[in-house]
Amino acid sequence: MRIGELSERTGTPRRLLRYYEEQGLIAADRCPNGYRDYDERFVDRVMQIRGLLDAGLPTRIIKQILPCLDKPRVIHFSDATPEMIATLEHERDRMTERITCLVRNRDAIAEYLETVLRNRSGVGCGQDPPREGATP
Amino acid sequence: MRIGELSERTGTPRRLLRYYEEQGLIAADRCPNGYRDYDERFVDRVMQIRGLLDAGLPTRIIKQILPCLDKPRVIHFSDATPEMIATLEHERDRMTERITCLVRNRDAIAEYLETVLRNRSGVGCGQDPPREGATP
DNA sequence: CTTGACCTTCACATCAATGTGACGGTTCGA
DNA sequence: TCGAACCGTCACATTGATGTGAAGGTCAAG
Repeated sequence: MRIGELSERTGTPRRLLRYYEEQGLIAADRCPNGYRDYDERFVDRVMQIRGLLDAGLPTRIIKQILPCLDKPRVIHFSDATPEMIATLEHERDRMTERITCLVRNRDAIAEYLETVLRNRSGVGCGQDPPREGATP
Repeated sequence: MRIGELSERTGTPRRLLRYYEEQGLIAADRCPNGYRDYDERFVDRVMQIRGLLDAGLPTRIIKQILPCLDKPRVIHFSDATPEMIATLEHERDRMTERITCLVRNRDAIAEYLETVLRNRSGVGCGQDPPREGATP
């Protein structure tokens, strides 16, 4: 498929698909006329990239870890340099931190929402913290 | 405490503490001489802000949701406008998406690392996927 | 053959989060 | 009273992910 279709199917501006290529995240091959030519796998690939970007990883890092995440788990031991291992471990730990932080804050938001929504209709708009067992 | 101490205790450049204030995320009061004066609670506050930023939330959103996350759960119903509720629900869902994406990718990295590290010493540097039960 | 919808590259603009430095005031100990 | 180590504001630079538009090639349909 060409860039327009990939753009539609992934909800990603063409500009960014070219940018990801420029950053070495994806490598499309070219039709004789110079147009980029993507195959099906790029749909998932791009979604994954977007997810990682949205999760806060920079393209520099994504480029490094993407090959390790490929589906047919082929271990390229040539990639497994000590630096690479260190990078991966570091990134894994950072992601774990991020996850716990996100979970904690999301749960706080969810809890807040529940409280607010529960008291929404029925109880007047007071300032009080929620009182269990009131208004029987 | 003054900005320098807060900076040290949170590992955050002074510049950024001032930036967060400018963005309305924290509000320090001032000593007679104009210096910012922070109390203990700002340490946690700043850490939380950094965590949220690192998790990919923009200051604009953090500013909105921070008041809902305060420890003594005081519900300010005046803040609970329909738009606010919608924002919070939206953000909660985005965070959930981010979390699942992060978890998936972190687990992939972890799995890769395990595989590589398990085969690291003992088996020669082949290209093969890991074979269970080999080298008895 | 022309038109419109694609595609290309190039380049400059923007936005948020940060870095950096200039310039000046405050506090405190030697 | 001087200098070091703080603090303040202001303002410009940078970086990464994007937006946007210009100038031009390709191709299928009318």
